Amino acid sequence: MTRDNRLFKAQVNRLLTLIEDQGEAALGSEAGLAASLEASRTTVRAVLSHLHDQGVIAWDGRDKRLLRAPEPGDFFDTDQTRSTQDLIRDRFLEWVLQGDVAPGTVLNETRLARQFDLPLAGLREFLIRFEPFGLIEKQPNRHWLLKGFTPDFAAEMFEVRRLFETRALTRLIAEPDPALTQRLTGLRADHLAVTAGGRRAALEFPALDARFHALLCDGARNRFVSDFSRTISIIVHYHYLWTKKDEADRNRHAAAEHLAIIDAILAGDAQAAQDALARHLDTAWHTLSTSVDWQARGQV
Amino acid sequence: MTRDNRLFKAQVNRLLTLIEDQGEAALGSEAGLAASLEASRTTVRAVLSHLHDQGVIAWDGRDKRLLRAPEPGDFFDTDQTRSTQDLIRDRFLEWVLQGDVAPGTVLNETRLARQFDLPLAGLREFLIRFEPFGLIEKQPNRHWLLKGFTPDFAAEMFEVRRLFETRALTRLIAEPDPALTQRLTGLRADHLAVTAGGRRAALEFPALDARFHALLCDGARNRFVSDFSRTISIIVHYHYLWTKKDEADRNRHAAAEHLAIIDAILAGDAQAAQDALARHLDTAWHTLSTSVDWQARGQV
DNA sequence: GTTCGGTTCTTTTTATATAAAGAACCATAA
DNA sequence: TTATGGTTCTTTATATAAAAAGAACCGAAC
Repeated sequence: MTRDNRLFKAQVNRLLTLIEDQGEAALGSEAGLAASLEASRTTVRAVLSHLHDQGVIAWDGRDKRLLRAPEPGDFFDTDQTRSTQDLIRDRFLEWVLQGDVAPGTVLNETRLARQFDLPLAGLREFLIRFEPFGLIEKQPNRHWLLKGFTPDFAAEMFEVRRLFETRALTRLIAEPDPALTQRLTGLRADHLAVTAGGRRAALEFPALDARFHALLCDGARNRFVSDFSRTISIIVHYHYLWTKKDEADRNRHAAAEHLAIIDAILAGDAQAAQDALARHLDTAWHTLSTSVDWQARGQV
Repeated sequence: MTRDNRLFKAQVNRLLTLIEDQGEAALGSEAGLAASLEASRTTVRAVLSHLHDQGVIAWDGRDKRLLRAPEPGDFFDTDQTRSTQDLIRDRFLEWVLQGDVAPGTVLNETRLARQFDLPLAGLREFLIRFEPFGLIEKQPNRHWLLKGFTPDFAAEMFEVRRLFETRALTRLIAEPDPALTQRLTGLRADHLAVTAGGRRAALEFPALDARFHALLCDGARNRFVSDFSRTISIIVHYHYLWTKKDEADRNRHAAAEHLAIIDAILAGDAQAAQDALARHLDTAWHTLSTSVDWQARGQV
């Protein structure tokens, strides 16, 4: 096979879920299904044909009927339905950020593709897209080089974060946006749940952290700021893999700092919000830099 | 042929130039040539072999002799020696930023590659690398979309520029770097030449402008800031293609503003430098935004 | 006359093959 | 013993082919 049908498999799963939820009502027109599944009619028809062959539905032109309820065996495995780019990003970042790979390592495209068992072309695409993040560098006609998550890199990344988030906060308060305020209210509730909850709740913090900073950056209403926030959230997300020490405590503390910022924003108090943000960024930087120092020592 | 030998051709030209400059002295050991030409020995040997076949040199093992002076016909055409990425960038940006292409246009990879007469794989690489600049967007499984240089895009880009350059200037003055100061002194002299010179000198300003802002951003000593400056300089550079109106006057004025900033930096006067920078960015934004408005009107 | 589905055509994604460029090995000359 | 060059092997860059996914056309059903 020259191209894998991940989208097809993903849509099979989505349609089966729709059927589980709504029964036969899920089987509308082909165009309608294409719209709700967010794929082309061609793919939808392939899905319908597949489910027909599997005996889940009867399909003859406009006539679509449900023959039996979907069974677990009808679904494709999650690994087969995620996009290649997603899979590559996950496997690559996990591989790099776990810290087994020393800075200066030469990356061989073919070998990496084999190692991750993912298409070479997709891997190249990922590497190219990932290069501006600064972790890797392409040597034309030669190879890719892993530059590593050095203390300098972390410091520079964080400096930009501080610049962007400070600016975003200013605008968020000066020119409030109803949609953002609503998102912020929802986020506030989720934060309260984490600070009030026990150890388990505190461990859900990383996702919340990413959402908080993304929202803050969106406040700048600037695509470059939002894009950067996505970059940094990837790095920070994988960074959480390293430092499990005092994790629950640290997360509860950070959640409290987030809440202080959120409350100040909702109250429209610019000064208090900026102060709270500055405090939070100091804490976050401290957490990150101590971990990076440890990381750098481990690698040298 | 499955891969073009641009590097080989480029090195043929480089070696011929070396021979023109230094005569037979240019023909050192293979390893030495590889070092000075910045390519592998394999490529150097291919070059030597080629020049041997062309009768320019005699080559037998360690024995290398110059037979005749290089002639214009020995050189390869410049278009054949530039890297594909360079060529693609130039042709694509020229095509897009000339303004013939309306925002919302669907970009077809194959057609573009044919249109530019450049490899498809290289074009894809360029598009992927160029996407974060915000001008184009990939619709997975579908196509690329040209989003266009809209007023919003320009405004957001400029906001980040202001943020970064202000920050860079602060650091440049607070923690002076001898290397940067030296570059700044050289730049000052070049600016003086432009402001003193006539129309012709003023037209050399774009390159100077790029150098000035790149130096300023380097002052932040932050790879993200420096990278962004490269992005913006590409956009601004091609932007100069549009607005020829009052060009010489405008350039002289901008050069004078640069000089005010440079002098304030060299004097270590942070406040004056920031004020001058703010003024210059206002001017630059005014120039850019009026041109973008014109551009947007022309496209709607 | 609008919606729907059968069909065909186009475009992206991926695998494979091949030439260019790089890297390393090793014998030989200085 | 070291620098140099002949040789071989590896890896990247590109072309080509084929399958998946998208887009469009058009007649039939409502």
